[in-house]
Amino acid sequence: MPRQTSQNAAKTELLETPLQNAGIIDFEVIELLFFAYRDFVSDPDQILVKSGFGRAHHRVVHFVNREPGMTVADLLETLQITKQSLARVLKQLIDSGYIRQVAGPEDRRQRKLYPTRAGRDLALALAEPQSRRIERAFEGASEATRESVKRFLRGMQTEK
Amino acid sequence: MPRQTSQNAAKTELLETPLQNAGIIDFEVIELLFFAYRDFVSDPDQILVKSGFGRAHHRVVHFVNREPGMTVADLLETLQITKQSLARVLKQLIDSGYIRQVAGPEDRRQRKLYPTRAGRDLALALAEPQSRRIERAFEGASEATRESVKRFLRGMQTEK
DNA sequence: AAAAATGCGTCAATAAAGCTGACATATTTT
DNA sequence: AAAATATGTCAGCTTTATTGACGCATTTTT
Repeated sequence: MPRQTSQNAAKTELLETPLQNAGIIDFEVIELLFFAYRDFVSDPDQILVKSGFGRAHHRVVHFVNREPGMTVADLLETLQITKQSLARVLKQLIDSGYIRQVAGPEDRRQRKLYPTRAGRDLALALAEPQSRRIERAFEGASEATRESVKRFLRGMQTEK
Repeated sequence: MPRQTSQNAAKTELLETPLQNAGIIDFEVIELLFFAYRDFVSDPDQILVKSGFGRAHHRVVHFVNREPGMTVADLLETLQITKQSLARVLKQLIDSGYIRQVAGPEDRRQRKLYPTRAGRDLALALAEPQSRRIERAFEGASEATRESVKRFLRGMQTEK
């Protein structure tokens, strides 16, 4: 039984029973996602501290490598952050020689973003431990199972 | 062909080809995890701003509800953050009446954490949109498929 | 009993990464 | 010519994390 203070209001009652899956609420998968993602991003973090960069830099380097020539606006849309947030990170990556900007060939207001060779190497180095982790998690899984997992992850996204 | 400056060093060469899955590197799943998690945490964020809380509060409320009676040390271990980081967030939740502390019955140095009724209600309200999202992502999936996804997510965790 | 270790709280300083709002510049569209 | 767009930047603020140091109560070890 919960211990109670003298003014035993219902709102301050102590609850001792663990909150478990009930009705639509799926606490198990909620936690699995939390732990999976927590450990997933911890891999590149260790590489990044050596370069003096953080997670924000990682995301920028990743997407610019995945889609060279993307504009600043594209990147903002993908990352769902503000222009001012991106600015600092992007500037550091450009100054360090990992990313370069080229004025858009049609619309010269645009700044198209490209990785340098160093930028590509960094993206690959960061992806490696994450891919190893994914491969380990898929160990022994059939192609159908892999597709199911991908379908689930796609379904988790907000469709726009 | 990439445009080049006059001092054409290999390191600053512009790369125009998209970086795709190669060898062990699985960029597709890396991105799926990024987008899935980004949207997954965006749901509770909207509820939290109303209470003046953030993601850190969410995590604490969640785990204390899942395992009432856990100690501060347990929580630090679960969240993998420092004591000082937790302190502020925990204090706010206690002051707001969502969580209460009880001295450990055996070891009185310990502070065992319990949710109040209000704390439980908050945890449920935050879990609801996330569960809806999970349910939607699983739509039409067999029990076996659901288990496969959970196995994958478990495999993503660092084993300790 | 004294000393050491443990669990927790707190003070202070710092950093990363985001935010809002305002404004400037170059360029394109109307 | 005027308006809209793409980008950059200044200034200030917030949240969430960090490290290091220290204090207090309690338990364990010597």
